[in-house]
Amino acid sequence: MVSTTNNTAPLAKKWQSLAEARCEEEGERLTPARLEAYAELLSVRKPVSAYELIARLEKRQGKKIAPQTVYRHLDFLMRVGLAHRIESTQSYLPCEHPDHLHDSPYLLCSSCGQADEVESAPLESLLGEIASQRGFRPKNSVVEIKGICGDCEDEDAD
Amino acid sequence: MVSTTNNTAPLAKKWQSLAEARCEEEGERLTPARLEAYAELLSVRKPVSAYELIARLEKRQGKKIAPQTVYRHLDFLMRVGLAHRIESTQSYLPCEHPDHLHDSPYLLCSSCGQADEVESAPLESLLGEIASQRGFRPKNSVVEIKGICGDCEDEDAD
DNA sequence: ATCCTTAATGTTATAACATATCATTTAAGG
DNA sequence: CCTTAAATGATATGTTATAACATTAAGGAT
Repeated sequence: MVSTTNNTAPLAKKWQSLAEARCEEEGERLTPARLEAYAELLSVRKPVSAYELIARLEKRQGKKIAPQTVYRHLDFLMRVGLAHRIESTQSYLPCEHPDHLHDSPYLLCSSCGQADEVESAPLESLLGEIASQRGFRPKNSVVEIKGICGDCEDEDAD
Repeated sequence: MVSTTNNTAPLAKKWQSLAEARCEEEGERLTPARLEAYAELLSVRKPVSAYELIARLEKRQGKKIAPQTVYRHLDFLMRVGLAHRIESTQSYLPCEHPDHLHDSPYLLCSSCGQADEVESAPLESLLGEIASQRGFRPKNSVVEIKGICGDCEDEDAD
């Protein structure tokens, strides 16, 4: 018989190694609970709210999880660069390029909910420039472009 | 005797005219309650949470105000372009350039809390470019650069 | 002026998001 | 093994935001 509780979302070796590497780099510990939260986050295709993540973990693990627990795990994941938060929707998702700490711009589709993480050196430098022109020392930035993704645009064009 | 309740924050003619112009433009009505919310928002020097705004209005007007009320007024102000929301702190502030509808980048000082609204054509076009390169049709965007403003930097440099 | 319709407001309740605090357990290093 | 710091458990509460429905006010048509 296959147990349906106390399961962890399947986590490709690739991501597990990346997680270990990030923790090594940042001097943080990758505990089982943290790994489970990460695996669950990876198993979702869109940004999820903290409470959605709680519900998913509870369902998979068959036990109650306090909000604190998940918020702590999310804080950890963001701290080591394995997850990001979408500010305009208060939701969370795995980082798509977790090789180093960074903020990144997102394209957020209001039709399908997809979040597309973008890398743009010109944008990074322009943001830095805007700040320094105004005597402002930037620490980090939030860039969220909301609109309609190509796939949804195509679907509507019938 | 000067009444201390049922007062409205003093609102310069300039802003009142601007508010009227924006409502005209957008086909919306500028009611007394909406104007009071706007005046109160203008009287604060930093972004305020909805509940802070409620507290201020209650104090000034000497009566209870339901959250709905203020949220509706804030929605109205943002709809006509008289206010913006800071996503990363869930707070609200008057638009500094309310001549037309627009989103704008902010420089947010984590030391003093000041929010500096920035206009940058290069940024607008770069954001549009990033989106269209990826087949994404942008509708609006959030840009929030967090860091330390010049004034706070100077103070620390002693 | 009166009626009609829609927008705005009032009111109550509740949902959704997030953190404080303190007790307990776990794991890494001496 | 023992100490100590990090992580987790558990409970409570704070903060932000919306749902739903009743009532009032404003603007247009006749």
